[in-house]
Amino acid sequence: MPDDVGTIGLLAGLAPDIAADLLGQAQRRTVCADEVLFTAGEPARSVHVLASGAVKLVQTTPDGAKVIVKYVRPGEIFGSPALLDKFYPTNAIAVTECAELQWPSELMRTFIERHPRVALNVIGDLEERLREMEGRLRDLSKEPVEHRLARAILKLVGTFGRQAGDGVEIPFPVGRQDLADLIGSTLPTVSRTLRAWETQRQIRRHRRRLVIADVEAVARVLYEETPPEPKPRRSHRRAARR
Amino acid sequence: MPDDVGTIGLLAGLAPDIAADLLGQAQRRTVCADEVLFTAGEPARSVHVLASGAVKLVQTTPDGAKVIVKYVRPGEIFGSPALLDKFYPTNAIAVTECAELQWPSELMRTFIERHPRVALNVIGDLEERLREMEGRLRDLSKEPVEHRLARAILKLVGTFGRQAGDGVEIPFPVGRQDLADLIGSTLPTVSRTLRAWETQRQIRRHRRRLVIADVEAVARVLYEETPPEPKPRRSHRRAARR
DNA sequence: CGCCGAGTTGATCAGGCTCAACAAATGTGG
DNA sequence: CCACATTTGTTGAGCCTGATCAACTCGGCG
Repeated sequence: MPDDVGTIGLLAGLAPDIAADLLGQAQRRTVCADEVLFTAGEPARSVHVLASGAVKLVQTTPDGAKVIVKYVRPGEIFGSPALLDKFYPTNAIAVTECAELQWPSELMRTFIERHPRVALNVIGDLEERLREMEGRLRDLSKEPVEHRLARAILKLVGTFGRQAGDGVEIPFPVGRQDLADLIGSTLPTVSRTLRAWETQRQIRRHRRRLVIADVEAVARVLYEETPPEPKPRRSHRRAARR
Repeated sequence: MPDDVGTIGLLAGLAPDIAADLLGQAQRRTVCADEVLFTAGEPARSVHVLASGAVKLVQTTPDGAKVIVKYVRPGEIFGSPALLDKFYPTNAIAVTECAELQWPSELMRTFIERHPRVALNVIGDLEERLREMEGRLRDLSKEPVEHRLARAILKLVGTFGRQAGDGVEIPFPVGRQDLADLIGSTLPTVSRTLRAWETQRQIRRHRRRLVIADVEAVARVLYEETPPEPKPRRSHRRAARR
């Protein structure tokens, strides 16, 4: 499988030879779907960059509830706690066959010593993730399931979507339970909502994968007040307060 | 007001003279309670460290809903998007009179160039915030309001609590609405819960401030199954699924 | 062909949000 | 120092979203 790294965030702004040097020191590893890259609580010994495929970062609470913290896309950094010799805070699970690059934390630190730009790149990545989390926090407290689901799907489309015949395909299996864990809901609820969209031909399923036939229609869910409903009952959007 | 910075995370691990150098280049600014340090969307021109007091980072959605992303404590870094010449993602509002240090982004970057350790410190800080957000995300999707509230209060106690006569005091005003914005709930709900605890003498209010009389009792909320309820109905905790 | 995990769907129910009116606390000006 | 204005908190009633429980179906796979 070829690496389909668009741009590796970690290498941004480095002189080509420097970037090559850093790349040269990476350990490359390929794993197959569902394999675990690292587990929560384990000491973080290296910084990772996904080269191809997709990885999900999952937190599991002691009582068994799961939260999908993030889907990692090629080029992204993950496992950065290694830089500080901390522990991985989440489990990383491959959702497709994928390839990753690893740098032992010690090595990465000395490299940063010489090329601080790399540190800035890490900071940029973390900053972006923080923004993302802030957004999800907001959604989770103020948005109804339907919107959160639409947003989650749109995000997947934007990040991993591949043009596929009529529609955009998410190129790895995403189950109802996965979506539920992603938006903080439950399988039955997600199933119902998705089913509705399926019958409206906005989405479809093709061999375990999610296909979004009409991306705009899904996006529209976020804006419409309650048009698909014939009965004129009031909107239930959480209200503002000033 | 004296700076009550325990340890400035940004300076961790630096030689004393280097740390002094960096400190020397900071701009110091004091603001009074409720003053705005920066606003969301504004270009981030400097990296901030809180020297004393407390600051809240608040996101406001277009429809007026608010989310308190974080309470910043003395010594913490905030406004780090400046390093990448981004925009501030949140509003920063002083909740007490406070003092902050600022470094123009350009200056901070060149300093990092010379002392990459500073970048690692920033990374550490971001990493910690990311952990915090992950935790809140989990709570928000799986925990009932009562637990989230208890956790939020315990966190405030741990971060800002001051011993005060009988109990621990949060040394700045925290309204019901603030707590609601912090845990993703609403004022009436928070009020009810807090009222219950107040009558059980676990917490109290003293001139706009929150006083936790019995911290352990609040912590116990997180573990008890439903003991205050005489009727033996089953627990309603969100269940696991494997 | 029958098993198994994943998805569907119905019924039920409650946590907590909404609305709304009232009470308390804080602040202001006289 | 008191009366009023304003903000903040309290409390009740009703109702809706979405969780829970549970039974059934479907699609692959051995």
